[in-house]
Amino acid sequence: MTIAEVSKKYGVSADTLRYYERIGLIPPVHRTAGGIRDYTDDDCNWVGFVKCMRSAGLTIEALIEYVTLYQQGDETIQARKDLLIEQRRLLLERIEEMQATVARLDGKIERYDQWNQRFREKMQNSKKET
Amino acid sequence: MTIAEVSKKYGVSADTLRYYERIGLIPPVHRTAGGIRDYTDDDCNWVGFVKCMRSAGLTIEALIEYVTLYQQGDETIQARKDLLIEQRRLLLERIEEMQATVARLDGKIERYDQWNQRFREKMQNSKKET
DNA sequence: ATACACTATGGAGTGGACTCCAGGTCAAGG
DNA sequence: CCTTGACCTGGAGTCCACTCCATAGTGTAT
Repeated sequence: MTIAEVSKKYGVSADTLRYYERIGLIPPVHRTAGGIRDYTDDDCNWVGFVKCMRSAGLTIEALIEYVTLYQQGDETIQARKDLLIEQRRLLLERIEEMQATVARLDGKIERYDQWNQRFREKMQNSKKET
Repeated sequence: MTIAEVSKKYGVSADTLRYYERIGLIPPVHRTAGGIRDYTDDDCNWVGFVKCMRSAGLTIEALIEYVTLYQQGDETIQARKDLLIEQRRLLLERIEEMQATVARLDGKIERYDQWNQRFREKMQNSKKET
């Protein structure tokens, strides 16, 4: 797959794909003899993985470390697993925080409802008066 | 309350508090005759609100709009409520996305478990062989 | 009254994560 | 071949959300 196709498939710009590869966020992508990127299925999966993780909020730093470990081979399987477990924990933490924020918003929205209610009653009364 | 106290209370630097006020992320804070900020309870609540919303990921843009509407008075109650409802929706969307990512991580972690399992068995076998 | 810690302002600087660009290379159609 | 469009690299530019700084004013304890 060309970079344009991968870009379209995952909704990530070609510039960003090259940038991700340059900083080591994905392993080096397969190339044609001419030096043009030719993404294999594996390369694509890395892109999909990184896109998913990034949009969930994992730091680039953590992902680079994961890729680095991956490239060091089987010795690092435990370390990679630990890394994923830690990131999962952080993710759950953030989800909880966000749920608390939703609850806070719910409270505020409800108070606006009540306020609107009273506002409407007031309007109703002033209509009667006229 | 002085800016230092508010900073400590909410874990937001004094610089950031001044920055938030300057860009209109919180309404203007009460001042002493000498021009020094003297946060009222209301001012503090704004800080707490903004801190909570920001760390949940609401954009500064949306929050500025909320504050702007707030400062325009009762006419904007409905608009403010709508804004909060929309932000709540976005938040839930992002929570779902993150939960999907957690699930994906779970899958990967599980596969690492199995891999480790096999690795250990292999070690066991080679121990027998020696 | 003076020392000293704290605060004010406007503006410059920083770090993260892209995004754009110039100048050159590659490859498929005519 | 040659044109044309997609792709290459290294590096500069941008945007966001702070963060830091120089200079100056405030306020309280001695």
